[in-house]
Amino acid sequence: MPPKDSTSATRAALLDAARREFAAHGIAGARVDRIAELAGVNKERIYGHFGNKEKLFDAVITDALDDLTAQIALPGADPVDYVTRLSAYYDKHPEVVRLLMWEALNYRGQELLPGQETRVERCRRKNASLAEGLGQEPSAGTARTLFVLTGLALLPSMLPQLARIMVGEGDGEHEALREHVSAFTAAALSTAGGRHDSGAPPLPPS
Amino acid sequence: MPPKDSTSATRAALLDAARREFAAHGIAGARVDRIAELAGVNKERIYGHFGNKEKLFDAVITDALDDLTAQIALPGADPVDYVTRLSAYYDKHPEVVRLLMWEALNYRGQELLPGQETRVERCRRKNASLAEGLGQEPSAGTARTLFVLTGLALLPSMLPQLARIMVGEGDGEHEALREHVSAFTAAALSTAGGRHDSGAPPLPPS
DNA sequence: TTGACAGCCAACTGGTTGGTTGGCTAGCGT
DNA sequence: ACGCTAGCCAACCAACCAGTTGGCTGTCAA
Repeated sequence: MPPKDSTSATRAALLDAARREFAAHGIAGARVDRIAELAGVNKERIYGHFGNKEKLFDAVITDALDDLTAQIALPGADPVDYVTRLSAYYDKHPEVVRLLMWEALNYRGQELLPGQETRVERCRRKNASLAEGLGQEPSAGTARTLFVLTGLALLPSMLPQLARIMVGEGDGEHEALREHVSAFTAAALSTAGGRHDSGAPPLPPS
Repeated sequence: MPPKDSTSATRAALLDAARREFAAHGIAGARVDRIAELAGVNKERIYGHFGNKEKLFDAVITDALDDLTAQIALPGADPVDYVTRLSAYYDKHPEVVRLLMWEALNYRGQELLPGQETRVERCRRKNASLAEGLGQEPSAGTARTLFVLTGLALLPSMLPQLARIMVGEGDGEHEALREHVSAFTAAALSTAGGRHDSGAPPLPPS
């Protein structure tokens, strides 16, 4: 057989090419032939290594999420900084955001897929970390806050066109928007000691 | 020719079927044959009425956004209520959210497409309304706030799986999440008179 | 009455696509 | 030295799919 690291190199090349292709065109739009060509290997290798198109996509997602988890520390004591860091990561890796969107659109209404336990566990850990940072016990309320924080960090990279339409596209505008998101988060968390589970807090002057 | 309203009925049936199909599978994943069958008309009618698959998608989006604009009043004096209303609309029309996501993934990096002026104008109006509600002049800052508000309203419907993973899926949980988003918004806007353009406001207790 | 045309459809087309097959090659154990 | 096998590839295949064609029908204007 070829040198052992050759096969893992093939696999890595395929994963990399697949990441680009899937990020650009989604699962249905991605072309297996293009992925193989971009990776510089034969199409059949995809089936040898991953089974089929969809499993390749799963491998790409898992890969991307592992990297993200390794790079971004838990919310910890400073949730606002967490949003800032997350947001910066997404800004630097727009393909990851696109992959997550394609995936979100793909699996709908399904129950928790096997293999999602890793994600659930990660979220549990983040929730625990966030709760500790807020000086509370982990609860549905802190989990909801975690969801909002995660979503806020995603927004600018998820909806770049909407951002362009709404706030224009001068240079530095994207950065300014991300800062605005962080400031918005800070403002929300600084009210009522970070608790806002129900009951509408005071409204702004009308 | 057949009765005049028959052709418009055909067109409407196609638009409706296309909305479902596109929402479910996206542009690349949608099947023209399926749309025609679901609408109960011949496939060729799609080309007669709309030109091609992509133009049909554009028509679907335009249709959906017109409806949304007609149903949701401007932010006006109560931005938090605006988020609540928007969020409720998206909750009631999940296909619209999915259509917007497919569209966001489809057109990337492009300049403002012709025909987008309508959207720009609508955003301008919303921004003016929001600024008035906040007692400010319309500015990049208010536009950024508008972006965040719009995004916050979208989040629960955009990322239902993430919500499930993070906060579970008990009944009423989705509603609770939307309320949390509204409360979060209220908390943010009640700080510093709704202004948070730059410079981080005080952080929550660590 | 008639002819022209818009709306509609069944059947067709040819390029594309995910996935397979059979054979070749190079490294490993013996 | 040598056969066995994992990794790889060129060529192939059948299903699929967006878009087209040619003909039929009912309506309206003249």
